[in-house]
Amino acid sequence: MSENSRTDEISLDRTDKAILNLLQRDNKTSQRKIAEQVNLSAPAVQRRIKRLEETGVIQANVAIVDPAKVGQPITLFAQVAMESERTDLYETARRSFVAAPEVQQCYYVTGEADFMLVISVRSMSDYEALTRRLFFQNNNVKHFRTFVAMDRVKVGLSIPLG
Amino acid sequence: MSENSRTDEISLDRTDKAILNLLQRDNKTSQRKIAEQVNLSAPAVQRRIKRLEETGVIQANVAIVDPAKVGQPITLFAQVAMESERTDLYETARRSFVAAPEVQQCYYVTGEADFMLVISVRSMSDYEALTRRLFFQNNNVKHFRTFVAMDRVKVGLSIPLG
DNA sequence: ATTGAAAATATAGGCGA
DNA sequence: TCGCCTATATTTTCAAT
Repeated sequence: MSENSRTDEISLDRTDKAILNLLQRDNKTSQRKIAEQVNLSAPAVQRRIKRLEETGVIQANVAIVDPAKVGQPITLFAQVAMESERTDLYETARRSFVAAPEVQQCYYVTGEADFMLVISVRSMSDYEALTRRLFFQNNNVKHFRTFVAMDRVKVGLSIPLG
Repeated sequence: MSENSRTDEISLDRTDKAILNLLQRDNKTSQRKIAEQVNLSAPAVQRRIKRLEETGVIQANVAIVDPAKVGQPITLFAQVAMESERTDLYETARRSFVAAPEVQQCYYVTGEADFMLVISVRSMSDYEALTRRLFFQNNNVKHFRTFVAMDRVKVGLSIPLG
């Protein structure tokens, strides 16, 4: 396999980490300003960012949308337990979760649950409709438990690098 | 209060939604290319993006870092139940969760738990240390339950806009 | 591997329709 | 509101150290 297989750790020096911390806050920061903050020239910063993107350390550059501002004020968690861990049944469920646009995040977990989902919807009736599609319609779902988020206290995907 | 108070919904037409869907995938897409895709001029696209940022529809522009590539391969959930819902005790806990850099996401939820946390760490022993700081050291934490993510099936903060 | 300058892109703002 | 045009800023490339 190549030298940067999908899961291998990339070594980062102090400067790389400083750059990543800045970009995780605001990736529109100009290379010139980043250069000032990390005591480097702009092209040097540019090369480092390019490397971070090519090696997959930076997975994506995205705009974060406020769900409440676009009419999707309800965030909730669904904890899903499956009947059987058979691979084909697991795959079917997994694919249905990935395909649902309301599902922002889906993790396969150990413990009392098998999947943990983070979901964003316009209304509780939309959520009910979604549970019918994803859970009740799948025989392999043993049970699920819902937690409604009353406050999105802290939301992000930042990885602290020190 | 002003015309764009913090939680009010902003009306978006079809074009705004198309732009947001593009930017949620890749906010480095140039205004020129966006303009082609939505059949508008680049300056028109620019004005719309500016409005979306000023009204807070676009909350932030960030780089997404792959946790495994930077040596933090472990993602987990902590479901936390509190003893008392007293405001001051809630605030203390809430602040400690927000302050912890390992805590990527923190939601205050209804149901059997009070808080749901998404956490990213280097190792299980780092997680153990974190639980001591956040949970065992806080008398108001009744109990907590951990779910280790074996697979980050789908991870993002995108809001589907149709 | 860094610098500094030049070329190519991209963004921001003014103006008339 | 848009599209066009122009000015500014930023990113990218390249020669030289």
